[in-house]
Amino acid sequence: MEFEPVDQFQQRRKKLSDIEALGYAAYPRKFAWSHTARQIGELFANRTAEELKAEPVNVQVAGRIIALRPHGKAAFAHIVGDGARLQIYVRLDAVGEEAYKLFQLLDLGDIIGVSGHLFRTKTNELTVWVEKIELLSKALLPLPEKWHGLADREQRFRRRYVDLIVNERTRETFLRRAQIIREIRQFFEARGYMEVETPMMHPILGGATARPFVTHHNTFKMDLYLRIAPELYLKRLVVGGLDRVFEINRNFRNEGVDAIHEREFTMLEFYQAYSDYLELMDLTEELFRGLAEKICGSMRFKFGENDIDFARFERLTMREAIRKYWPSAAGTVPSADELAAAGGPRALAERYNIFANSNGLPPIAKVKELSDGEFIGELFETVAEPHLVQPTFIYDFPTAISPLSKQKADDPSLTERFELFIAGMELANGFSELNDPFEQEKRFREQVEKGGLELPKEVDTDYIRALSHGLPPTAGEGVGIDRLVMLLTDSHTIRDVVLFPLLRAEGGEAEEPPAAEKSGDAK
RNA sequence: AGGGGCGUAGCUCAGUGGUAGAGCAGCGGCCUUUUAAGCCGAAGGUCGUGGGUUCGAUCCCCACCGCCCCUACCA
Repeated sequence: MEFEPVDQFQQRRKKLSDIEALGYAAYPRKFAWSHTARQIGELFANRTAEELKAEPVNVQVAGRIIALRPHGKAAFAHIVGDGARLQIYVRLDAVGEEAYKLFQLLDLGDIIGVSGHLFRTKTNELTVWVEKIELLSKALLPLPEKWHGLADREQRFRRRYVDLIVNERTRETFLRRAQIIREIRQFFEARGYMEVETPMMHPILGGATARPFVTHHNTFKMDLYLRIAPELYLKRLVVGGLDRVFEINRNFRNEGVDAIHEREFTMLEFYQAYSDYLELMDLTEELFRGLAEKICGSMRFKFGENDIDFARFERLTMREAIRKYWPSAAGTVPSADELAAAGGPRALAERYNIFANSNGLPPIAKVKELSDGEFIGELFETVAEPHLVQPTFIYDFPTAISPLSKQKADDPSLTERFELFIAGMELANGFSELNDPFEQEKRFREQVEKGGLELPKEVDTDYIRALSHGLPPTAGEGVGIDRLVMLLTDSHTIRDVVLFPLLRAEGGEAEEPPAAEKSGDAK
């Protein structure tokens, strides 16, 4: 098989056979290296030219050629290993005629191994004086342009391997992603949490409100959903006495795609027995501050135009947030009583819609028939959410949109639930878990009755059975890892923090699914 | 899904109703401390795909494919 550009592909293949004709293996099996390119740069950064002369340092190092400056009978090149550039200097009189012939058959992109000693050039750059050189793997395809790299977003996603070779920023982003996940594991393990893995294929939809992907098991002749949330399984584990559990894994939601939604996304979920949502907010602040310090080196960091500051996490009830961000042009700020009164939220939504219509803004809930609690949620999303740039916990969510959360002791229309917003994105969602099996069954039945593509079609009776064995008072939370990585790497689309984001098949065509309603406290 | 934008050499990009250009990469030559190496020379294109208008389309029009942005939906 050959790939574009075919002329260069063929030229390089010819060079590879010429190299074999010189007696070198085309694809040798290993290379005994003494240092990575990065290690050389770090270990000998302060070694002077004189010191290197007086006390020679021999190295064996491998890497990909990313720059080549031949000068006839000598040449400079840069190789990259472990993400670091290292200059090498190859001279005919140092490597001998055979090896120099090999060198002249090398191209940008080839992976080579060299051995020699370190020296400093006229410009004082730490450089390997090559004594031996070998080809480790031939690049049959050329790299993108050395100055601009690979800029086309589509190509960067489809051919992430090339993006990673030529765009340092890409490499850095995914290194940070790995570091973030590592830190999260340490954070929870240090606090006595156990990491678990629960099913990705679910016979019954649950734990969130979203349209699922459906798959099929042949032997059991059984349709299965790719999970939309691990929540119900994790709480079963707390019933089973695993008092502190966490899972970092993928969820799948069959919905649209935009800058902050990827169809297959990574979520941290954690649960702790004998705790409530207030403790979770404190714990979340601790987690996020620690991550910012470790990843960005500071509790303040840049996200686009904004300076995000983790020094303070604001806390507002959902009703307070609506009042705080109510647009002055939409009439007097609603009172706490208005927001709490039966029919109040609907009246406010109508009032807002008059304002929205006369200002060309999208109205709230044009066609949907909503409850007061749902109207509160809509009002919040419309009026307040876009303003939440600095970290803000919004808490005390309406029960109507929180089917898995425990009600407040003094007001059953509200639940002990919060979401954390930063840079206009929802980053986390946590609550005191509903552990009353009768109340839970009632809410499940209401969901099933309500119907809709995003809601469960049947009650998860085994989950109710699990609750009937006794779930301790428990607090649980989900954190969107992709969005967290976006935040801490100053990335503005989720596809920049997912190695292989979902793209349409080249030349393919998709069919159209129907639309759906929403509601729920999906973590 | 709706609205807007984009698609030209391997890469980054110019460009025009008379079938196309630069830089880098590649090819040939010169060059033993360069670093976006340099100098000389030659080459490289179904201008996303398919229709239409036109004497003639890469350019204008329509459809389709893909990507990006905005809006609507899950986090």
